[in-house]
Amino acid sequence: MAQLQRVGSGGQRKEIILYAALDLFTSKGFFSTSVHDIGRHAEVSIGSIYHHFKNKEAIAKALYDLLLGEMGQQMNEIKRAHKSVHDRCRVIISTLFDLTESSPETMGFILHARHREFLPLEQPICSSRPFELMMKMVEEGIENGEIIKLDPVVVATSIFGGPLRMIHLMLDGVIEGPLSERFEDVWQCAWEGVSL
Amino acid sequence: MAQLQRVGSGGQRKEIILYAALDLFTSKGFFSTSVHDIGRHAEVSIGSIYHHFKNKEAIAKALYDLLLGEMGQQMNEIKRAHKSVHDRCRVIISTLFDLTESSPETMGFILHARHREFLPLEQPICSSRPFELMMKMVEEGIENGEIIKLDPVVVATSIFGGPLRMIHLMLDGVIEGPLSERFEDVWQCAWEGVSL
DNA sequence: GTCTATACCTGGATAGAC
DNA sequence: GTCTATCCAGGTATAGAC
Repeated sequence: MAQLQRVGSGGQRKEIILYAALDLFTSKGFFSTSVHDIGRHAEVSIGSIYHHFKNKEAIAKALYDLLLGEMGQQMNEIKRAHKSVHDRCRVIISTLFDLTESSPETMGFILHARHREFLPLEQPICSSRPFELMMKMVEEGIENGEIIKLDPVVVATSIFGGPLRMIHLMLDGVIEGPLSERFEDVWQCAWEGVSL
Repeated sequence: MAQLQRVGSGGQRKEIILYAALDLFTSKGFFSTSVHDIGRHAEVSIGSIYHHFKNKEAIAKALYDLLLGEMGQQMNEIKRAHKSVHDRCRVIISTLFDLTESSPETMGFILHARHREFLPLEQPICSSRPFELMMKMVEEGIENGEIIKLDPVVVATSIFGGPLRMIHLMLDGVIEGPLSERFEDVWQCAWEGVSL
């Protein structure tokens, strides 16, 4: 994040604005963040912001696309690197845990930004590429007999629901200690429920 | 909801306002709902609203307390009616599924109202009575050997995480059909992961 | 591309009659 | 307790100089 602010060309003002917005959106919330706030935090004038983005909503949208795109890429890599559905899901969850700890703002924004409230036109996150990828994996696992033969939606929620809830608790400050400590147990419970 | 609007004494203006707010908050979101909107929707003047509530936030807070209180009561009843942790958790989830279908606004408000954004002073939902009750149950189950011996937080998220995610998908319109159809499978997966 | 200054308006909240 | 009328702050977005 910080390393994006290298001076020089001044070409990446857009990124600076974006990451300032991310900070504020996740700490104060979208509606309690004014464009003036973003300008101050990014040390950029309002005029500049409106030069790069049509309006406040467009900032959120750009952020959303950026973050979800990155996540999608990561999941593709995971898919390439691992063959069994077991390993893929396991690594995905582990990666999500890591992301939550290394960049809670990112995770928070993606997860409970309440997209539908300030991105009304946006499909819910579940129609996004990462979500589709997860579903695809689960379906594969059902076909090849690795996973219990049930409605894929049920299976997917069973595998990822527990870990995601854990992440929520973490972001809300309900849990202390590092997530990674609990990873093995969480994964155990999640997988036990759907494996054959 | 509608039946609360019986005329006569005019004593329950407060409830009328509350449920009008609930409708709007869940459909348009807290920040996109103006107090004027609430007044129109409840067919009540602004002055009247401000007579009953200190400010807009107080409306949300009152709603939150009301709804969570009701839910807490329901869970207490479940606890009285069922003895094994297995049955208690099962019935709780089933009840949550029913509530989601009979009153999605209520469920939506409680679940992803993003309390922290418009109720900044409010503890996250996880510090609420219903959540505490769930944790208590899980702990009991661990003690009496009904449930796998792990960190109670891990167990709780494993049991309720999947079902809750399912409810989210439902509220976001990702799933069609009734939740109740999927209940048995969802429950199966959730319990399988933590039972001994 | 970036800045400052400003127009404009929505919406939260109050005053005061009834 | 309920209403109407009004005030006023804050915030989005634009204009126009540099």
